[in-house]
Amino acid sequence: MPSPHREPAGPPFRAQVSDIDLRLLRVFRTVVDCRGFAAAERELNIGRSTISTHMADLEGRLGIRLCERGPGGFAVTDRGQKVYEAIGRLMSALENFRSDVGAIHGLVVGELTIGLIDNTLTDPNSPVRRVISRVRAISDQVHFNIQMLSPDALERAVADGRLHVGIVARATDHPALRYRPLYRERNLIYCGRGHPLFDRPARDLGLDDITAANFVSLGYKEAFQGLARDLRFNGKATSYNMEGVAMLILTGDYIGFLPDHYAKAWEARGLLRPLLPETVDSMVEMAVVTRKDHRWTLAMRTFIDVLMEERAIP
Amino acid sequence: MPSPHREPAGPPFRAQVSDIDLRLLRVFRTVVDCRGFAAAERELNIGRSTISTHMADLEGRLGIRLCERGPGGFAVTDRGQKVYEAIGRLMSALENFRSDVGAIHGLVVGELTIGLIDNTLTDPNSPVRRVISRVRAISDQVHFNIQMLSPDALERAVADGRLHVGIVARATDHPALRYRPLYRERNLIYCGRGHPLFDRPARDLGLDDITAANFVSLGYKEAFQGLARDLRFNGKATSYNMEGVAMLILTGDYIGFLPDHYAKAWEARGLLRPLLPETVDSMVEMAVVTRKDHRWTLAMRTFIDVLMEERAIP
DNA sequence: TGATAGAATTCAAAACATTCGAACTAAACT
DNA sequence: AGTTTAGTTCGAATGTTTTGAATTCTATCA
Repeated sequence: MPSPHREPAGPPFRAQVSDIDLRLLRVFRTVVDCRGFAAAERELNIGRSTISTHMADLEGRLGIRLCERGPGGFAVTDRGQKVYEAIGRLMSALENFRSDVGAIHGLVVGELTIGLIDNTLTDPNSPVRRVISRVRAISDQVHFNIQMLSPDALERAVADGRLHVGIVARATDHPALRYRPLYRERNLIYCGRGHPLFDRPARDLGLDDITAANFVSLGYKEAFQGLARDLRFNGKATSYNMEGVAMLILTGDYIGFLPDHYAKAWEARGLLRPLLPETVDSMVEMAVVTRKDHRWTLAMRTFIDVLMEERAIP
Repeated sequence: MPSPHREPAGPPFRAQVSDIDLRLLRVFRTVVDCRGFAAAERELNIGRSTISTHMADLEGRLGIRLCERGPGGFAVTDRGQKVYEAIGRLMSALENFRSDVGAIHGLVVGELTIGLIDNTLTDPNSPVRRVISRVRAISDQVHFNIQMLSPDALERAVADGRLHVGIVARATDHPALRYRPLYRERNLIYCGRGHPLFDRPARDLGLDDITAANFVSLGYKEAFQGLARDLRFNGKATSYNMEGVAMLILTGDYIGFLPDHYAKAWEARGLLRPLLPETVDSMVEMAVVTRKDHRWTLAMRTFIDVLMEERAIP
């Protein structure tokens, strides 16, 4: 097990970062990603002793113990975690440089990091897949990096430059970010087979039945519009991911909102049923989010241009 | 004057930017700032031949002629100018990294996950809220994550590392955990309005009345001390959460132990009454629980240090 | 028209660094 | 106690930078 940690000795912080070889940072990043030297050795194609030297070197330069390691296991220290995150930002700046140089050549190249909230990729209304294809057709030198994140993590990542673009359900606006409407996702209230309301004929269903039933809400993404916003649900459960909401609904004990494209598969198998779909459908507005400053790479500009052409709402 | 320029030969743009040494970029920047190699030589403290090699290397890697130079004078090409600007942005990202690292240096950072058993946060004797404030005053970079758990879940979570610290009513000791007394919670026997004993004058109340009445006990947290431990109650109901105990007592059918801080609100409204508070008060010892091994983060160490200073009992 | 000075390049040798593998240490699991 | 796993240390081998001396190139002056 990692032993009690001490910061490396020596002059505490002479970190001339410009002198820090990026290799050291890359080594540390890989070590963290691989959770240890052994796996990183294969990933980086260098000997373990080299990794050891590099880690010691980096820790010495930064004056920070980055990870605890030994026969007992591997653990990143909390400071090491912060350094890891800072390295992520730096690497993304480096990718942007690469992209800048590509743009000087007149080429759309480099990395394009896109963040999505989960279960939006299956939505046929989402233009994202189409746009990716079109950008690839313009240049196959763009390396797409898709990440699934929670809405707040996503906005933070766009704001601090770790993501180029995000697609979110628009809720509260972050001041440094620009939101552009993209498409709407239809959310309906579903109940699962076995729920008292499941077999009730539509004409015998009222809003009262819905507000009276146990309701499970998604922890974030409460950007409902229209009638849904005004109803007072009988909230009895919360889940921070959509799978969790779906699961609770499928038990037959709860009702709750789900995107219709997501529920469709279960609906077809007779496991879910939308309640009052004409009355309480809630359209959630999905938006592209970018930084307000205009330090865009060419790849990013191209992506946004195509996205704006393909968007479903103005 | 600059002669007609040609791009360096070779594969046009294989720029693996991550492999580009930052030194090359810094040399180019200085050369541009100094408008020539001669002045840059003094600025950089390296030989002119080195600068020459580096420039050739960088141009080769980027596939871009960056500047025209020679006996006729020095001039940055317009592409070189763009690269120069891109380098400026990259260097500023590097500065950010440097300052990130500086900020991490000497700071208490990271996440601190604390587990509590329910209805302890309102206890004025509990130093936890005060300690959180004090730790926040030391560093606002600590992200607190508070969870409410049942005692056994809490001990398991601390033992397997999901929680950093737990605050529990001390009962049975888990072998891998260390318990340190923190404060005492006063538990009294309450009965609700409508109960036969509710209106009985204090002088007509005896221990017999209490052991004869229907008693609701809390499923866990049976760490009563003093007289309470020895009394044989007439247990007729059990609840695994405190709300449940309170509810049963409030019906007027049961009596049972409740922490006084918790019962106070109902007591003030005339809905609960403590029975023989001088005789059967039971002090439950609350303790901090941590892992015995010393895999502590700095945030955790700080939290525990402050907690030990603020604790009510030694 | 050539001599000259200034500016950059080339090249082999010296200085420096990185990398590797073998031997070593230390914790955890038989 | 013995084995396995994980990382560290160290000297030797291998690479890469840096250097200064020699060389090239071109604009300007006599």
